[in-house]
Formats: sequence, C-alpha cells, structure tokens
Amino acid sequence: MPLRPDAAEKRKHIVRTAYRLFKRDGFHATGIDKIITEAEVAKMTMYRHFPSKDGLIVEVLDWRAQRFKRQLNRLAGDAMTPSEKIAAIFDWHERWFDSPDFHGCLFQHALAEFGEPAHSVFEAATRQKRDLQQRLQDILAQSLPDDHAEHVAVALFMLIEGATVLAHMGHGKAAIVSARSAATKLLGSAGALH
Amino acid sequence: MPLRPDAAEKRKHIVRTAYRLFKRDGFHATGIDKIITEAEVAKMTMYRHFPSKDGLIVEVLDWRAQRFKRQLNRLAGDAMTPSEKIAAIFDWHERWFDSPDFHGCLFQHALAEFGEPAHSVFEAATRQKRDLQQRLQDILAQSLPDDHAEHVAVALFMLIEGATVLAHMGHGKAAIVSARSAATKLLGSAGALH
DNA sequence: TATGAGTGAGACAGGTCTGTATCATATAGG
DNA sequence: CCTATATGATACAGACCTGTCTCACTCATA
Repeated sequence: MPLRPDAAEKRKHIVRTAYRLFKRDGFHATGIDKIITEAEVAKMTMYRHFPSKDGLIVEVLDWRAQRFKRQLNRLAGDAMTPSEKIAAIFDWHERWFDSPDFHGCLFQHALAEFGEPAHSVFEAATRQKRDLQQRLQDILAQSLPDDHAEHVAVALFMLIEGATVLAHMGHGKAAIVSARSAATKLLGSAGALH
Repeated sequence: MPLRPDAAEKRKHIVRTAYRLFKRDGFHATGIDKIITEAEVAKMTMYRHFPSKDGLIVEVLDWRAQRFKRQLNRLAGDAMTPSEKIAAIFDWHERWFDSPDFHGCLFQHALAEFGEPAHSVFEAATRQKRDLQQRLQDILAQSLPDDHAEHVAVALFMLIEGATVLAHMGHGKAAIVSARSAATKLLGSAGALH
C-alpha cells in the first residue's frame, strides 16, 4: 500500500525544483505551471503529492529548514567552544553570501509575501527563525548565564538577519566583516571569551 | 497647462491608498482593481498618473522613503550627541513596532518580492536602505574615526533590520531591548561615549 | 457661456492564475 | 498475464491579472 519506490523521489524532485524557482523568482511570481514544466512532471502528479500551492510552499520551507538545521549541527560540533561555534556560523554565512545563486533568505521572503501571522506559510517561516535563535541561545548558554545568553543570542540573530538583507543588496562582504566585529565585541563584553 | 488644483491631491491619495494595501497584503497580492476600488478612483485616472503598476510601486516606495527621512531628520536634531541620536532612533523603532498597523518593513518586502537587482523596485528599496545606513554613519562620524564609524554604522543597521524582522514575527519588544543593549555595548567599545 | 482638462464607470482584450477532470500509458507485484 | 497504482498530457473552468479604450460628465477658467 505504500507508494511506488520512485514516487517518493518524484516528490522530493518537485520540492527541490519549486525551491529553486521560489528562491530565484519569489512565491507569487512562480506559477504552478512553471514548477511542473521545470520539474518535467504532470500537474496532477504535483496535486496528488501536495494539497495546494500553499501546501507545497510550506513543504519547501520545512525541507529547507531541515537542511539548514543539519548543516548547522554539523558546523557546531561538540568539540568547539561557544565562541568558535559562533565564528563558524559567521564563516558559513560568508560562504553562503558568496555563492553564485544567493538570492537572500527564503524564510525572510516568505514572511514578506505572506505577512499574515495566522497563515501557514508565515508560521513555517517563523519556525525556522525561532529555531535559529534558539540554537544560538543554546550555544551561548554553555558559557553565559541564562539572561545574558538570551540577550546576546537575540543580538546575534538580528546581526545575521540584517547581514542577510545587506548581502541581498550586494554588500555581503561588508556585512559579514562588520557582523563578525560586532559579535566579537558583544561576546567579549558579555564575558564569553571561550 | 498645469494640473487642476486637486489633481495632485488625487495622485497623493492613490499613492497613500496603494501604500496601505501594499503594506498589508504585499505587492503581487494587491491588484490594480483593489487599489482603485479602495481609493475610489477610475482605472484610467490611476494609469494617467502612473505608467504602470511597477511605476506606482516605485512611487510609493520613494514617497515612503521621503517620509522616513523627514521623520529621521526631525528625530536626530543637531542639539543631541551621537549616542542620544542613536538612542532616539531605537526609541522611534520601538514605537513603530508597537503601532497597531505594523506589518514589517515595506522596503524589505520589496527586496523580497522583486529580488532582481536590476529591477526598478529593487533599486528603489535599496536606495532607502543605503540612505539609512549612510545616515547612521554620518551620525557616528561626529565622534568616531571614519573606519570605526563605518563598521559600527553597518552593525547598527543590521541590528535595526534584524529587529524589524523579529518585530514582524511578533517579538518587537525583545528585539528592541536586545538591540539597544547591543548598540550601547558597540558604541561603548568603539569609544563613542558622547 | 463656452472650452477643455480631469474624471468616473465600465466594457474589453489577452494573458495568467489555481485547481479539476479525463484518458491513455507505463510499470510493479500477485 | 492481470490488476492496481502512478504517471504524462491536455483540456477545461472560473477567477483574476494588467493595461487600453470609449463615452458621458464635472467643473474651473477664459
């Protein structure tokens, strides 16, 4: 009764194709027809796997968020100190900003295009942002008291979000340099030197 | 040969109505029909004043950017020290985040929906962001050497952009508290105590 | 009063959007 | 082989999109 062996593959393929188009052209600007043409898939195939375009968008965001989380976990291995982990995260973003197909943060774009807090797409985007912020806070909690950790985590989160906006505007290098410098100062004055 | 006395008023009225709808529902999700209905204006009136929907969007963004700049200039009067000016800007954003019709930053949303750097809407949005960053830098340049001023200005800019994203997600209070705290630390460690 | 610019209302064209329905085909497992 | 499932291709419905066009009307000014 499960799907055919390659049915799950088709599903992933649709998600990946939609991801690429949403990232490049935006959500509203990307039509279903464009997605199925690029994915070389029949329309009914897409609608059998996903309930609607919004449903597909949520799936794409969740899939992307999971990949983001995996990469983050790999970066911030247990071997490093909190400061090293934060530095690694900034380095990672620097590489991301420099990648040829960088078009800003898909989750920020989702918040922009689906600004209604009750919308499922908005919720999917906030989940990812909340996860990142929580992850930063967990890292900092290893060497800072809880209230300090929260404040610094929020500040680092804002620096990262702002850096991503700046990078989308073509100033990724300046953004990451200043963000790193600011993060160092914040961690230093918060007492998290290790 | 100039327009009738109230023609310019109609034009402003269309811009203000479009602004309200774009802010609430987004650019692609807001149709021309919706704008002219809400503005109680004929379609041809709108198309006589603006070349296209994109043209209207650019006009809306420029109008909003001008208003933003005016408010910023009023806030950061010459009487205050750089630190006081920065504090006033954060206070201002706090009030903005708390306002009942806050829906995030329209310029961020424009960058998200028109991600192509060559697009006129993208350019209009970047103009505003560049202006804000430059304004921060000018303020800091009063009490910091140029290279420090630039780094700190970019950091403050990113904090503000990130705080706006957080506020859109419903955490404006936490954002502004952490941003203020971070800004104080950055200004302190940069030596701009006045 | 006469003129002409600005306007409101609405039809219209041509295209695109999401989502559904239909039918032939391919294929894996019993 | 035979049946059930997944699929490709395509037509279709109904709505919405941007932008153009026409026509009657208002109203300030000459």
